[in-house]
Amino acid sequence: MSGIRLAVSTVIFALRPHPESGRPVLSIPLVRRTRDPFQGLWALPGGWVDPAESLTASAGRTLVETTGVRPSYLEQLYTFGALDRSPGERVVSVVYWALVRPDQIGERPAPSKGPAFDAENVAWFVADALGSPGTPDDGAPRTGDAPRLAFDHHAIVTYALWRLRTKVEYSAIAQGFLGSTFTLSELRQVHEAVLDRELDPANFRRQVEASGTIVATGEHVLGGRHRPPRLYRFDTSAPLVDNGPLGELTPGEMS
Amino acid sequence: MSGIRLAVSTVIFALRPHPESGRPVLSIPLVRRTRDPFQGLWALPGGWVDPAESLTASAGRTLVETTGVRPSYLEQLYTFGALDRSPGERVVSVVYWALVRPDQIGERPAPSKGPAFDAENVAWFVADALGSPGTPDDGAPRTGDAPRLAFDHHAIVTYALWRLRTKVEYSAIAQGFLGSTFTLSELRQVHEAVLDRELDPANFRRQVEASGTIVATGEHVLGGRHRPPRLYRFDTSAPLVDNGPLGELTPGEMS
DNA sequence: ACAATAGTGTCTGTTAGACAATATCAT
DNA sequence: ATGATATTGTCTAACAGACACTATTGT
Repeated sequence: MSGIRLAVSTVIFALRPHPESGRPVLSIPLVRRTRDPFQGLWALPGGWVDPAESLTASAGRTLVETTGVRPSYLEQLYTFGALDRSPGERVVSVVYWALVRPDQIGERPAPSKGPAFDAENVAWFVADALGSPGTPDDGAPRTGDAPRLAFDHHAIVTYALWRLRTKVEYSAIAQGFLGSTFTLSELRQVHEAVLDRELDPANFRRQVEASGTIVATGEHVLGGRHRPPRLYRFDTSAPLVDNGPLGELTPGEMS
Repeated sequence: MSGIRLAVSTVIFALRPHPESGRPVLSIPLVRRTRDPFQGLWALPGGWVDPAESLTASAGRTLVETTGVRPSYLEQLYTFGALDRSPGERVVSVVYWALVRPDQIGERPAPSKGPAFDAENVAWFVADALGSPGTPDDGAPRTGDAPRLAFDHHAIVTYALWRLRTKVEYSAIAQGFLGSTFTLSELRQVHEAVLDRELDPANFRRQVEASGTIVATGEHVLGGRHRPPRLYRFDTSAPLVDNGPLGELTPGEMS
């Protein structure tokens, strides 16, 4: 009809142990393409938009189908529609970005339950290594793998990373990486991993407390060989993120 | 093919004299629909995406064709794809927002030159009056007209307004409303009109000067019955707006 | 006691905002 | 001189960042 195919893709972020240092690092799951164009290369999870589905629902569905993860946050990123982004056909991609907690990553689920995704063709990569096209001979040391990506997905990952890092500094988006309760140390480590720099514990505490987004539960975490930290939870009456008049944008999987 | 039609629409902002007070106010041109759905209602300028055109080019083209204005700035806003936004068919709209200077508004051009748009069916409205669905009997005073809009265009205008107001506070986006040179008073009046509140001239000056986005030309404006103000221009070496890795997004009409 | 992390206090430099004071034009 | 706007100066409160200090646990 229109000569244009409409697709959705999602940049999924999780904090996972770095393959070398072991410290938490922003990571992205990619899917290996099993057909042309770009057969064999790694690409963002996605698929075609079902005419009977909203864009957000399409993103949430394709994301689960291909990678098995259940996001705790899903937001539209940008729509890419350059003429030459897919060889031979005109594809416009509405791209989303998502956050997942470690417990929402379906690690090779039992074949019996859940949607069967091809675990062989899904792999996690260090986000910062994907930001620019793979130039294996540029002399710079590569931590983690930095494959060449299909389509314009390098640029998309770079933009999603920028958006996440910008947003973590002025919103409570970090809770997309955390469970229902957490210590300030855990919250700070999330920020440190996202921003890739260390933060002063004292100043971080004051900032977060002044923001009013968290509430002390009154409980403490015992067992550490140090003073027991307080437990906090996010203030559910405050909005997670200020997306303006669009409000919260959840795939129905928020928890 | 896909069962989905892909459209572009644009929220165009200009500063025009308020119909009552005469002071500059954020205004938006709308186009009266000449066919169903929503025949007779006012709607954002737009059209179908040409498979041979990029999204930005489609937005720029349809915008000129329907309203006759030439934007000085054009940026993607959001993509709207709810199932029920167009009765009877599935339409996904990639929405842009644009800024135009007064001299870029083609006021009923001579029939001989320029693309012939239907001037009878284009009208300018006060932006803030369009933000919420028209409720003519809610008792609140309405300045300017506040028509009921087609589709979900009320929500789109509200979101575009939020984006513009957010962005004017941390970027040099205001130059989209100004010519190549300007006084600090003119620049401040642009900010005041966009934000709809008065700003302290002294503090405004310091903020703008500290931002490094403007440069004094060395010239002054004579003729006023007061101290002659300096002329400034924007520093073209500095980026207009920080759109992250996406960079500048111009329709080719920037000047 | 000691190591380790949690949490508090204090200082400094920067910035936003209110507002006073001075400068320079046209009339 | 007067009115009008431009431009500079000053003061205060709020805030971010650096860093010293105290608190509380397990060993």
